[in-house]
Amino acid sequence: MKQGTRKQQIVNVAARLFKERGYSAVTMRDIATAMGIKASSLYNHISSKQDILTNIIIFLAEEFTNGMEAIRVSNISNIEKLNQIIELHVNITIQNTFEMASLNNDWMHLEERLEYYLKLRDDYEDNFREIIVEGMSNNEIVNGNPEVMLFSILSTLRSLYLWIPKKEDLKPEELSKNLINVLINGVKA
Amino acid sequence: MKQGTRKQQIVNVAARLFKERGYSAVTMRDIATAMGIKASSLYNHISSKQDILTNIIIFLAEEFTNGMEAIRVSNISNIEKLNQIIELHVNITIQNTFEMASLNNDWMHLEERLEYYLKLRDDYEDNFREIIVEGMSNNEIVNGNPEVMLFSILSTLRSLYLWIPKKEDLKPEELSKNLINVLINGVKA
DNA sequence: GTCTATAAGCAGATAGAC
DNA sequence: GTCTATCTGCTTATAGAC
Repeated sequence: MKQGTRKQQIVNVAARLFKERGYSAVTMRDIATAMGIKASSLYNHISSKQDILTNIIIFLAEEFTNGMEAIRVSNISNIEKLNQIIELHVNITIQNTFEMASLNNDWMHLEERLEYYLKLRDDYEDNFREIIVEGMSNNEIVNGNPEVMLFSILSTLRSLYLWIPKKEDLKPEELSKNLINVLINGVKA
Repeated sequence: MKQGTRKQQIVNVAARLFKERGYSAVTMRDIATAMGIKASSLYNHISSKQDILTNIIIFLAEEFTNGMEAIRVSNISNIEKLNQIIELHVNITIQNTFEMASLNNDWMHLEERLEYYLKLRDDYEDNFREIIVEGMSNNEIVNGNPEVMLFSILSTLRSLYLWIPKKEDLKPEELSKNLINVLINGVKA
């Protein structure tokens, strides 16, 4: 699905516009104009505007699900699992900066696939929470409120798409390392 | 402006709908129906849909600006300033959960007031960054990348509106305390 | 693969009655 | 303060020609 097909070109262009203005504010004419064609021509490659959104969001949600599953079953410490989750978000976000905006802000406009998306998201958060709770009982992670930790780390990772385009000088490995430092170790001297 | 006037009622109802579906996907008819009146009746109290959005966003942006200014000029350590910024976000978000969604996701739909909003936001981030940099040179804050610290803390604080409604059992003071723990001290044991 | 033409409905907003 | 009626333009999507 991640080919250079005409459909994928349309999805890529749409994702860029969706990031700038949101799904609802972008029209089929906007997408067509950005591609240099007429709106009606889009329908030779996609079946509806909804079809575009579904492609963007479900692809990404499954990427995260697959990445989390690999981390979950691996035989490493829970702190190391947190590090790998951070790397997972950095890598996916760098490869899909525009698409991440739709995943974060336009998922509620999904129709047929809304429930499926919500299930993937819930499962992802459950797996994430489990790592934190296990790390806490292992004394790898400091005692505290696991919900606040989960929310705090995940909020930062989900917002990366807003920030990565502005810091193109920072290499992925460097960014992951810095994020791990801040999110895992805090900022206090 | 925060009175129980008809205009304020409209803005409040609109903010709730904007949080659920975003500014562009909510119609004047939606807002009117939620108030039990007809769309044309709204125009006796507001001049346009844009007028509603501007009211929501500029009010909040100025709340944050005023809060930051009070913290900036106060004679306390930089770590203590960070703590107070966290409390500022918790308090404003609890009082304006719906409105925070528009501030985060619909600011790009501002028209006349877009530049003004962007200036307030930039100044806010500059003040925040300055506290981190000063804290670092004072050895209150660990040496590291100040941009990553700023982005990481701010992302969490800006996402609070998504999370606070689900955790109504958690008191504001308790939430601030937990957030300070995680954001300032990290999660590692 | 793209076009023109067009359908059918919905958007924000105004005029004027009550 | 709310209503009905209405305007103008834009929305997603389809049919059929090239």
